[in-house]
Amino acid sequence: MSDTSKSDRSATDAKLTAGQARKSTIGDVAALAGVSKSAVSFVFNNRPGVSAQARERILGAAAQLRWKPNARARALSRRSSQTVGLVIRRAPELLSTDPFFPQFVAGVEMGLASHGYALLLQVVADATSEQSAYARFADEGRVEGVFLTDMRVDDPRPALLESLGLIAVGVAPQSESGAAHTIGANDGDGIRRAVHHLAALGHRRIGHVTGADGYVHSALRRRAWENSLAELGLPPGPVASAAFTGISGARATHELLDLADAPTAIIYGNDLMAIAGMTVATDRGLRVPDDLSVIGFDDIPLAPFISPPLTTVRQDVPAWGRAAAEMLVALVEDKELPGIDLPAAEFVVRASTSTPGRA
Amino acid sequence: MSDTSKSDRSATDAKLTAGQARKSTIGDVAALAGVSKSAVSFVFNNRPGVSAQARERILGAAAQLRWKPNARARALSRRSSQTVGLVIRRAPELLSTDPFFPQFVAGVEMGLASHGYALLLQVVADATSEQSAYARFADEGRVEGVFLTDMRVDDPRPALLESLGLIAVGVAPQSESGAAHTIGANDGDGIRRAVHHLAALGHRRIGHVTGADGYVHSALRRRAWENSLAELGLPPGPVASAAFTGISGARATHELLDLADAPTAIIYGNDLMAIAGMTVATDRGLRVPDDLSVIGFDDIPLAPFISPPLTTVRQDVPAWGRAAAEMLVALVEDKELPGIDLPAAEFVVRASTSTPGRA
DNA sequence: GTGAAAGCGCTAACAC
DNA sequence: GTGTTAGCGCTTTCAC
Repeated sequence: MSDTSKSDRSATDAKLTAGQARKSTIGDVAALAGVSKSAVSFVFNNRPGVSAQARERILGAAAQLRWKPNARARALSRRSSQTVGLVIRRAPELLSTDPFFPQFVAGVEMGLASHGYALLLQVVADATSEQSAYARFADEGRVEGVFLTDMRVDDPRPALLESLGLIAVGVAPQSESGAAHTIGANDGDGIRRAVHHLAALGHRRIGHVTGADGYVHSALRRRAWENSLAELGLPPGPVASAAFTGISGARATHELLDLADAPTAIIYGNDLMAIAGMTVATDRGLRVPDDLSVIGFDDIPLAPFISPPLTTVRQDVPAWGRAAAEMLVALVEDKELPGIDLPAAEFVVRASTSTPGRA
Repeated sequence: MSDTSKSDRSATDAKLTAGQARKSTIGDVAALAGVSKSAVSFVFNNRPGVSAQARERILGAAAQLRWKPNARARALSRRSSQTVGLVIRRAPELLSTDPFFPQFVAGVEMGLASHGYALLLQVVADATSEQSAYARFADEGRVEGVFLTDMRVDDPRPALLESLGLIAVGVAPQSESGAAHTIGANDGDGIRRAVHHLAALGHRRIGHVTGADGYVHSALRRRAWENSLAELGLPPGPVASAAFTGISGARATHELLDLADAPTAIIYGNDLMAIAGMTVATDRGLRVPDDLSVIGFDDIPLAPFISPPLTTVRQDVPAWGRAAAEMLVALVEDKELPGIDLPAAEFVVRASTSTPGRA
């Protein structure tokens, strides 16, 4: 079928397309509607300058030929691909663990959909591939802007993107990111409420199991825990560092419970660690919550269905995704930034917390 | 800055780019290297017909100008965007639940990376948006092919994609999908091993909690459970239908345990339901595994860290993603299909199963 | 209001 | 081998 001679290829003859031989183009639509290509273009770009009846005919012709503007040609001509990128660096073992990523992506899509933007995704394993992924996105002109998630302390990416000339929206607690534009509610709020909740129940030794080192949100959650204790006049609690994984959470829990002055409550950097921690405590003969209160972070779908149901902090991650998308599109199109109003973290009290030593 | 007159824009003068005023193009590289554009093009497309020294100079010039072929222009000219699409339809509440999606995407990226393809993602909520997402992908020429996941019984999508002229690779158990090309190991194997494991332990009343209706993998898991019982000469066990969610798993568990002849073991359609089921059993005063053995499906990261650790079936989902990507690229480029060899499901025995009535 | 024509940056024939 | 040239399908001035 590729042997078709070139000569008849150039004819922009609407009748040709009846044969379904090739995809119809703007020229076919114009011919069928009896107008020029620019008229068709104007109609499909919501531009004035086309009479109502011409418009009708054009729309009719396009529908008849099942024609939509070709994204590739459009991208070249407009010098914009109407696409934004998301590069996810994640250790393989954390990939299916993390409730953040799918929710964020779903939110992003909601924000993008109304603007006709598409999302180009790239998953990488290490920092080097991450950098080159951004570089490729930029140099090849595949995307107009990118999201920056999993912000790290002293993250090198804002500078990299700056130098690549890529527009970026960071997802991180307010102005902790180094990125020019950032969205994200403060994780600390939720932790603060968790500490207050425990204190109100009568706990005085409240420990913390941190998330993976180097991430802005790990650091922030830890700081919020520390500050909240201080603000309540409670002694600094014991801390054990972990990495958002089940195994690290279990190990950290042992560490805290081995202490001479073991905490009566532990706040974990995420739900996965909290649940692993509950299992550890139970295995050590402690009852949860009677002997040990446990609080997680994320409110994963499983949290209400374990035993005991997990007290935790919930954030509206899809809303973040949506907001980030709206912001990125606004930046890319050089429009006014939308007012962003993110819902605060919710603190969800379930059965894994109670007054200490209730037995 | 848009007032720059056109005339000087057309000059393909390499010196111009020194000013960083605009991104360099193939013309700039050609000029700097003292060759023609086609020579540059040939080099960057690994084509013969360029002398070694010209090649050197071209590569040098490109590096100096920090130039890479523009993906937009390339896509138009080649009539291929080097992009494939993935449309995910997922009820919001199942979004962060599902271990499949992130792992699959990670695998896809591995398969795509070596071919220089990118992944365009779209998350939709319902069937209508799903259809139009595919239609947009096709009509706008954004992607060369798509993946078909979450295959449903009598799935209308293969026919839709056929009519759209989009190449597709389905992810589903062998030849259950209706799609021309399919990858995916048989979920049934894992279930079969689960049933045999329970039978060997001495269970005779083995129940099943199904996944959401209408999905090929839900149906297949159920059928494998039925067939395995029959092949072992065991009586057909009780079944309760659920929907992969915690709440539905809990309800289904109650349903089965309320039976006069309640099962001594239950195989669940996924881990989330299995864990919710264990909690239900425990709350009803049963001990797991002594009074009730429980088997899940997926081996989520949490599975080893709950109490008791969950016996379950693990599949190598990233490997599926990778294989699907290799296959799709081969189809798109009209090359020979790669030989695909997917690892079989692994059956992971932990502490949630034991001999019945061990007490 | 409408149409002609010149790009967008690259690829790929086809001469030289 | 190397360079010239004609597109790819759309957008966008600029005359009419």
